[in-house]
Amino acid sequence: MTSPLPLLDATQACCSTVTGGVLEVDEAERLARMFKALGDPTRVRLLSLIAAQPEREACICDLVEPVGLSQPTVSHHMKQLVDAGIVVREQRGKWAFYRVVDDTLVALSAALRP
Amino acid sequence: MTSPLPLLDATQACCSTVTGGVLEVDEAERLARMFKALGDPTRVRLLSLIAAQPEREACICDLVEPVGLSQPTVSHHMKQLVDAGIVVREQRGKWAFYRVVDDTLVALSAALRP
DNA sequence: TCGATGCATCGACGTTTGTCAATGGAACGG
DNA sequence: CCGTTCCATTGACAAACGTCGATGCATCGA
Repeated sequence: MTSPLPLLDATQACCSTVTGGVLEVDEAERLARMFKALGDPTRVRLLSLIAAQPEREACICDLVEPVGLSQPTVSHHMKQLVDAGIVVREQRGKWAFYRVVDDTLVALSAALRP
Repeated sequence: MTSPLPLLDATQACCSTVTGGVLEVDEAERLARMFKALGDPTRVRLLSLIAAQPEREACICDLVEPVGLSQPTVSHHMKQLVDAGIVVREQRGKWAFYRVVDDTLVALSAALRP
């Protein structure tokens, strides 16, 4: 079995903001898990690399050389991003393609707006 | 000596977005450091508690009981938030008051917008 | 001047994280 | 069917993190 459920789906990713009243513990945990996924420079860089790709998607092989880390490490980071719902993975033949989930970024962006 | 320089100031916190082209390593590190500060449920909760306070500011003594952790731990988390530029600290007599830096949240919010 | 109060720092601890080399497993090409 | 390619998983390890109790340092009130 792989990743658990995404932490965020379009049906509920709309409401609570960080500064808009005291957050419930559950909601704080949900937000923190996504921010934590963005809390590593390599992962931020990976996101920008994917988004900059011609079709806005990338396989691991596109990412290993630009970030300068080993292939297992890149795989590991991508899994973190998938688990946080920031990226989706699609297997196509030998390749695993990753794509940024814009809705998640929009929701996170909204949660930060004062 | 206390906290190093804030990671973000109004003069430069304007440009790069996560999905708007490949980020330089430095820029990725800067963003990641701020996201990491938001990557803990206690800190997210602390932020929302401060923002929900009457004057939108709080001292440690206002925060310890709501989050249910020890005073040193709360102090530790607040230092993380200060170092990330997400919160500012002001000493007034015996008390240390913390206030959310809206500009930082706005900048982070903008960095996430696709 | 002295006790009390609010907070930061220190030292310690168990856990989590980022990284790698080695290995395993699936899909393609000959 | 076999070698190759792409990727995930495993195991290991050092570093960073979250937490606490104990302690130190100001500041205030009596």
